[in-house]
Amino acid sequence: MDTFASLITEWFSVNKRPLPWRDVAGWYPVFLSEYLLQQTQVRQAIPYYLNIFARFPDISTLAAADEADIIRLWRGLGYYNRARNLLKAAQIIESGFNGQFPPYLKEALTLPGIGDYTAAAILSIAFNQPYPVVDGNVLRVVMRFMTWPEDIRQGQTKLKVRRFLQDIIPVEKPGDFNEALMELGATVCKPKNPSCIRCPLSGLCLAKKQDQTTVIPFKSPPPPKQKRFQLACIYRNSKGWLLAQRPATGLLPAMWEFPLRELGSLHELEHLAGGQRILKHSYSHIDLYYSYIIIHDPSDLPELKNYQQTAMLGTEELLDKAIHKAHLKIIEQLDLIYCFSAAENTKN
DNA sequence: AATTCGGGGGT
DNA sequence: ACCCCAGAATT
Repeated sequence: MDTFASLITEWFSVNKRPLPWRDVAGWYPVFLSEYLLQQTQVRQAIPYYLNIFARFPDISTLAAADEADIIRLWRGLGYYNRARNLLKAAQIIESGFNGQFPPYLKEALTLPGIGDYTAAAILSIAFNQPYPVVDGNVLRVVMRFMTWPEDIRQGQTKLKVRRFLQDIIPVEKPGDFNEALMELGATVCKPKNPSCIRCPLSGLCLAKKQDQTTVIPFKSPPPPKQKRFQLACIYRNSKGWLLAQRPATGLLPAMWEFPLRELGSLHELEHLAGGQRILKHSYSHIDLYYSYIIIHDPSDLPELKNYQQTAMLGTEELLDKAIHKAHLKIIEQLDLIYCFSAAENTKN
């Protein structure tokens, strides 16, 4: 009979995208991919997955990795604590769980970087256990299907969706059910302009029937973004470029950058930048406006005390460091650009 | 419950 | 510009 579960799993069996971590043996590909996929679209995660999997093809090699190597492979993807937690979890699995992922929800949730979603994803996909996943895609599909008006920013709403799915997730193929729901949300039941014509649920979907797909799911507006203004100070001598490593906690933990001077306003930034172009970089909660100047005396830099360490780096060493995106944009504008584009392999 | 964690892509 | 993304950890 045509139930919610049978409709989407049958749809999935036909429309399943081939992905590098799909239909391969063992839990390790699922484990690795789920860290990469947190708040990250499939298309963006794929090249990172291929690079990391090629370098660390199993849990043992990953557990033995240097953190700096993981971070470098992660460079440009964002949310860098995912990479540190991935390594920590791999070490715990290797040493505390005999190299096997713990096939129980309670134990899985103790691993760093694994929360409700990731635990359910790994246990259902790789271990065939009936835990429903509730990510942004699933939330959207179910809220529309039921025409539920609740705010999806509220934690209660996620709980309500999980309870709904817990009762209908098939015990035979819980992983396919979960993947089907997410894939439907990503490719058909999109946030804007959903392709209801291609949707296996369109006959039963209440938001479709009531023409509510533009207003459901409802999401309350986020808090306004903070604006910040920064000037990067670039110093170069015969030994190389002056770079600094950020603190291990907070924004962009332990990432490298040109020493930064924090400013108070866009006006001040435009004044000090001296005609140099103003760049913009947006984070989840910050809009950053910044530029850079060339300095000739590094003793003018009291802000160096804000960093873990500093180093004079030749061009090759510079490109080997985990430099975050805002300053990669600066490097593109310097005469490093030729060497940089040759070494940068993560974009396309 | 709210805030803090990136960066790319769609509209 | 604004929104979203196979969310987790911290406060």
